[in-house]
Amino acid sequence: MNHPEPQALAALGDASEAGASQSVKAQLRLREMILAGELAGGARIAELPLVELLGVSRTPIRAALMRLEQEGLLHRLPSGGYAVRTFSETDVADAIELRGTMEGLAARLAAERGVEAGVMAETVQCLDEIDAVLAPRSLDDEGFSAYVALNARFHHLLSRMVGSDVIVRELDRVKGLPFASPSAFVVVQTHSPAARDMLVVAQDQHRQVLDAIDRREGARAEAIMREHSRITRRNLLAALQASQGQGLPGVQLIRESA
Amino acid sequence: MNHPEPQALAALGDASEAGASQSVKAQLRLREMILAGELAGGARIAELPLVELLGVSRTPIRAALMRLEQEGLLHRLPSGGYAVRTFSETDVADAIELRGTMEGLAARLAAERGVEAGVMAETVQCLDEIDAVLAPRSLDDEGFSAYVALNARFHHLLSRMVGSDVIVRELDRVKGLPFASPSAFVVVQTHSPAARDMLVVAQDQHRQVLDAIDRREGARAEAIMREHSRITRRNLLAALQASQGQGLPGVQLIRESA
DNA sequence: AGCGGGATTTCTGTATACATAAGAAACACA
DNA sequence: TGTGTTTCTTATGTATACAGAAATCCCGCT
Repeated sequence: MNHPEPQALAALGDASEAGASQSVKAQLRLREMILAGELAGGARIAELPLVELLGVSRTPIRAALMRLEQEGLLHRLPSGGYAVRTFSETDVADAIELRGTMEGLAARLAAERGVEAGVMAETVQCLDEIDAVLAPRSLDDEGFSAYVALNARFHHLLSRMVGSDVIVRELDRVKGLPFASPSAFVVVQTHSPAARDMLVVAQDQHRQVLDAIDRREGARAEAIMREHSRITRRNLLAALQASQGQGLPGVQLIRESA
Repeated sequence: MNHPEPQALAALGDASEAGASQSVKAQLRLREMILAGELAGGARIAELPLVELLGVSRTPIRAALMRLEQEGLLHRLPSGGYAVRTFSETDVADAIELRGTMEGLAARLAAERGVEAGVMAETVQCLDEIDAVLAPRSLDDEGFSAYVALNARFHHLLSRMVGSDVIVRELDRVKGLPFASPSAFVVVQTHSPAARDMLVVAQDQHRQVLDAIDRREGARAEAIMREHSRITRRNLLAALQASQGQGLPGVQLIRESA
């Protein structure tokens, strides 16, 4: 950077990955702020305030805003500039349905074409680790965190099974849509006895889809992944109706209107 | 712009939409150049040469490159900068399959939820216009162009039937992937007697999917759209095997390796 | 008091300057 | 002659300056 100032990066929470570029830092911090509700849904985002807030110049901020627009968290205003995007419940449900459909496609293609041995081995190990996490009768926060990480890993491996960069790329993109991630709303009902049971059901679907892929049963694999995504949908409805997800990142982006 | 110079925009072909911003102009022109093969597949894209080539400064060029990366035509190099992306035949086939799957989802959701009357009326009119285009026994270039435009309109209307911005947005994105567009490869076999027949088949599928949506037959609507996308796949294979598509925009981005 | 118009302020889009890091080329050495 | 090293060029990332365009605000008018 031009100025030798160590800089007002103290404003950055923990998102300040040391080696990252200013653009990436700004992107991470902005996403964090949006999901945390520090920037109200629908509100216009001006660049200048972000300059002093993030301690970087307009150029990397501009880049970060463009990326966040592509990511779906912002939308361009007709007059220029960006605003925080809001989502109807239908939008969220559709995003989840879309993710399920695409994962169904991935599972079917993997079944039809066969899976490279290395990826398959990784996946089996991933599922074994999930089993280990679910072994105790009840889960603490740490257990849920571990599940979330392993679950994300499984879903990523599933897209990799197809061996197509296009599939991985587009699926990753849809999973980046707010709430459409496979692990979205997993933590909603933590500490409830039903919470672990839901994960057990999900894990069984993981096992079954892998079995279907292994047996080259494409239609079955596809159907399982579609149904699997509906767990996320159920969790979503539970989170919204009970207003339990107050602390959940991004809930305030869901607007009431249909 | 800062400089009052009317500028070296003469270099721009016809892509110079008068009112467009410099960023958009650069984006259009760059996409054109990539698809026309003026920038070799895999080649690194430097910004400075583009400054004098496009007659705009680095800032809008940078914005255009970022957008084209999100669009899927470029990929970031680990060391920074961009390179023209190349696609395997599998990538292209997968992109088409993905598009068909997503359009199948859109058709199913439209059938399940019902379609707003205005959109439905527009769609019917669109199909009527396609019928009119296909009426003559053989089609000239103008007829094919008209079909391509109307076909794109139909597919856009199909995504709008769901009434979900998320679906429209993501589907538009996938259709932006090279070769995945519904009209990709339509023109391959122009002037061949079989060319019109293929469009007739496609138009019949258009009619049938609309009928299925109207009757609330979701599964049927979905199946038709999936099969419909396979026409594009067939055209792709024909274009590649016969090397007929020499003039087609973007073919040189398809690399030989699996 | 409500509304329209003009001035002012602020914002975005664009151009450009600078610094660091990557890449290339030239050179020395084995 | 091939390879390792050093220097130099060039490209990218970032900061900043400037101009046109919104948006806002204030004032005058009805």
